Amino acid sequence: MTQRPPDRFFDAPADDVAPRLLGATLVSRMGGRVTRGRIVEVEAYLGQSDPASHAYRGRRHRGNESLYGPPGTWYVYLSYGMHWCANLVCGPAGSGGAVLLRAVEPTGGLATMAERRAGRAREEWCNGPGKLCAALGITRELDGSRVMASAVRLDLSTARDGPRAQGPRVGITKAREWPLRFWLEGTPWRSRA
DNA sequence: GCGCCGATTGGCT
DNA sequence: GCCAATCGGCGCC
Repeated sequence: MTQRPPDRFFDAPADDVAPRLLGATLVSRMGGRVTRGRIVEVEAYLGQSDPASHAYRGRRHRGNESLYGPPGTWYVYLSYGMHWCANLVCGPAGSGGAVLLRAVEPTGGLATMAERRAGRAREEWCNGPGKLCAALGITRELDGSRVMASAVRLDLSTARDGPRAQGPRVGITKAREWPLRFWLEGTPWRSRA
């Protein structure tokens, strides 16, 4: 059974929501198959005021319409023309803030994930934003839907107050040094970068 | 209209 | 460690 986040959970700014998502479980029904992953690494993007955010250049950048949807909306975009990346829109509404999912620990539907990530070691299934979307079957079809009414839901009952760490974001050129990347301390499942 | 670059990944030097 | 793959937005001609 999936435990809903409190109604206003995503109304807070992305840098406040991001650490609270650590440990929560994603339950995906994409492609008609159930897969699960526990969130171990995320990054906050602050919206219009953040030079690295897709909201920084305004509303029509990179097909980012859903970034301006209500908090709790999925924003899924195509990176480098081949990999999907999944974000959850945060508050305040209309700010363009969001949390990027960077790595999850595979916890369910392992046979399906193994198929989708054929030939790769289990540690490589979900340890990157594009990789976890591939393993969970996430594509643009999810973009714009509300998280708790969508094919990929969130179970906060596994979130914990365990040791968390925080550091610079990766893979970007602007505002790279802002300490908006969060992960579960000691997890072997986080991304390489 | 054209060329460049990105919140990435995987294969090869 | 380096680099190609691949595509849409943006800047500039």
